Amino acid sequence: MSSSGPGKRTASKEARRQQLIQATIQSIAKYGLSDTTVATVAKEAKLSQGIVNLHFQSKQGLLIETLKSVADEYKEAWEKALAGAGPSTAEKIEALVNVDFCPAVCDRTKIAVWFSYWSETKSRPTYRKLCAERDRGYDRILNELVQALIIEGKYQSLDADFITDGLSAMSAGLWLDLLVNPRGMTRERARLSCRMFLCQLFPEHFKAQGV
Amino acid sequence: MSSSGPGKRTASKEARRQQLIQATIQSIAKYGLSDTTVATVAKEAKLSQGIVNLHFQSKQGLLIETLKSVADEYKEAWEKALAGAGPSTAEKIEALVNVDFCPAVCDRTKIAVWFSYWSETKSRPTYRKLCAERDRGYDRILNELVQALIIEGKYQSLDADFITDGLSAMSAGLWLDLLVNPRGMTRERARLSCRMFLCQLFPEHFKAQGV
DNA sequence: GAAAAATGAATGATTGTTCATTCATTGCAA
DNA sequence: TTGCAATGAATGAACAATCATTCATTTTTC
Repeated sequence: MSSSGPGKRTASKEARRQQLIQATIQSIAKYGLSDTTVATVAKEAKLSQGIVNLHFQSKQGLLIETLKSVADEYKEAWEKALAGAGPSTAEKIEALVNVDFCPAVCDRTKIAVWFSYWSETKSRPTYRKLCAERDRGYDRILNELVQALIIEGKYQSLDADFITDGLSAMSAGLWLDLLVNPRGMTRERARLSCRMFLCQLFPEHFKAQGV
Repeated sequence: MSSSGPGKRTASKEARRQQLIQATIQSIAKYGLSDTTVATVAKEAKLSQGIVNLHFQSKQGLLIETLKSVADEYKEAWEKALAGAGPSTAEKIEALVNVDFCPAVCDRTKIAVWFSYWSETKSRPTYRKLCAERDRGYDRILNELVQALIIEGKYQSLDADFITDGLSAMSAGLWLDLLVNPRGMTRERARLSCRMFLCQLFPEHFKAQGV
């Protein structure tokens, strides 16, 4: 057996990096980004202090890789969902929206990470760039699908841009609700709020209480 | 002339506190919450280091008072807007939604502050409490108004809770867009996204492109 | 045994807090 | 009004604590 497995003393380089990134996510969720130190990360990973600088050059490097990791995971999730969705435009839109509320993506720990980085985009252009990349592809595809559905369904009075902005904003806002007020909001309630929006917009293509 | 004015060496206690809170808001917007130190706040306020501990017992005390200040300002804004709104239920709803996109409230500096604190609610119960109080009143009133409009307008198929959740989530999400992607989103576009939502929900009460 | 990985104590820089001192203002006395 | 304490706001250097980073040493793998 080669060098791998988290139990082993010496894991592969990539496995250690992943372990540290996961520990960083946990630390940010537990203590907040302000109070996340290399010590809290190392403790979370049950490793020594120096290891952060060994695998990433600096703490900042680790933080950036952590954001990349969460963003990549999100991108993979919606690309996969889109590929697995039914052939109709409406089904694709629904699949895309549902990803935001599936357990793998819509996890309070990860949401805490998203908002931590979003809150610092104004002062850290690197974060802004990485976060913007996340939305670029998603928003473009969602916009195209909405536009297509407007034409297909002859919903002439609708504006695709406003709908796209409103829909992805609603997703983000519901995430915030799940983060700040977890007792008052659930993934399923959040998903249904978005669905209701779609029902109102496209009554011919989205029926209440559908899957 | 008594003791006041920010230029004076000795300002009133309350004026100094307010000056430091404003400096904190600026610092959070400029450097992020992680990189906001008592030094950056003092520099922003053009005062000495020690003054933070003089007027607030600690840095943490200043941060809490800053959140309170922004939250109070927000509350006053929507209470005032509601009081000044027309008598109809629809007008009140619109007034409430418009507050979120008026220049005084929907300012990128203040939005950065909101998201900084939101991102740490999971680790700091005090922030969570203060942020929850912000929403308590607003959401309750919005929910009551939506419920009333559903009855008034005989929109029997609509669910007031989902609509309230979705609408305030959309506002928060559009704020995020304004923060992360200021070139791609404007206050006016954001406001119109929310309005379009209302037009779809309550076509008899909200017409496209209304004030 | 050599190379690589991991450790954890040491280091230096940063940051929050304290405190002796400075300075502007106010009230009082002449 | 003028001069003089008394008050307390503000300062900024000093201090103590925290934190990111380094590195000599140990441990593991091949």
